[in-house]
Amino acid sequence: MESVFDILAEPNRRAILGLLVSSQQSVGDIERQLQMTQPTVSKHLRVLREAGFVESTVDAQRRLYRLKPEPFQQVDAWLAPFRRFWSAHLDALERHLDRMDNEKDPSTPTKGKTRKRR
Amino acid sequence: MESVFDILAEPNRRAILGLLVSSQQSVGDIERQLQMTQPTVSKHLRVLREAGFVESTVDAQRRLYRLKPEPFQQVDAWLAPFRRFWSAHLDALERHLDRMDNEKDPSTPTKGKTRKRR
DNA sequence: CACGTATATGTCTAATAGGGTATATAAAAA
DNA sequence: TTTTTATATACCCTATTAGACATATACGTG
Repeated sequence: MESVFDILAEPNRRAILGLLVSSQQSVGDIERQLQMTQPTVSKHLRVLREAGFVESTVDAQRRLYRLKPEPFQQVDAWLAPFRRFWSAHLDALERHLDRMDNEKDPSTPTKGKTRKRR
Repeated sequence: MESVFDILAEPNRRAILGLLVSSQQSVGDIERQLQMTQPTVSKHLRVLREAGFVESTVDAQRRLYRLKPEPFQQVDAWLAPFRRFWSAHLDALERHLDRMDNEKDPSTPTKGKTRKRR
């Protein structure tokens, strides 16, 4: 259970994170919404907490869990080099689509950038 | 081994992907650079191929492996909602830093946006 | 054809993780 | 103080997975 990816590999954990993105939740809240047993929720929360994905505060008997940003940023950082790679692919796709457009209407010059970029 | 995250959970597989981001590589190339046994490399490549992370072409006895973009885009898409969340946190951090600046020089009005956005 | 090279696959094993049930802890409510 | 509510943890069991080693397959070369 080293990397952030190990943590995210577990579907229930991803589900929990998905819940927490809207607002903080107690263990019981999560338990009900995801239909998991309470010990299972607690265990996953423990893993998430130790990996820095979530933190908790005490509210009487409840613990309120909320997201922490760092590990997500790690994933994003890991993705960066590949993002460069795949946007190259998207550009190729665009050029391909442009070419198809031009084949339908050959009068249009192939000056590029006819499609809008994101 | 359902989701893209299961695939990425394995460190050797991430290493392989890291190699392939620069250019395509044969199994032997990967084996040498990562110091893994050949069967191990082949098995991980199989997993990666079946998950759509890589594809291969035949070059005599060699197989050349290269990246495919789709699964990376999936990860990026999964990250999107959380990205909104963590950029909110970055904004909060910025506000905090601005406030610290202002405490050093209280004459500066707290009109915000004194730091440049990315 | 025999041999070397490159890759894939099969088998076995050890390690690990996740779920279930029971139980411990702690705080609120009666 | 007893009981109830909320959460954490311990223990056991099972399934999955990665790696090592052996072997199969396929192509090229002498």
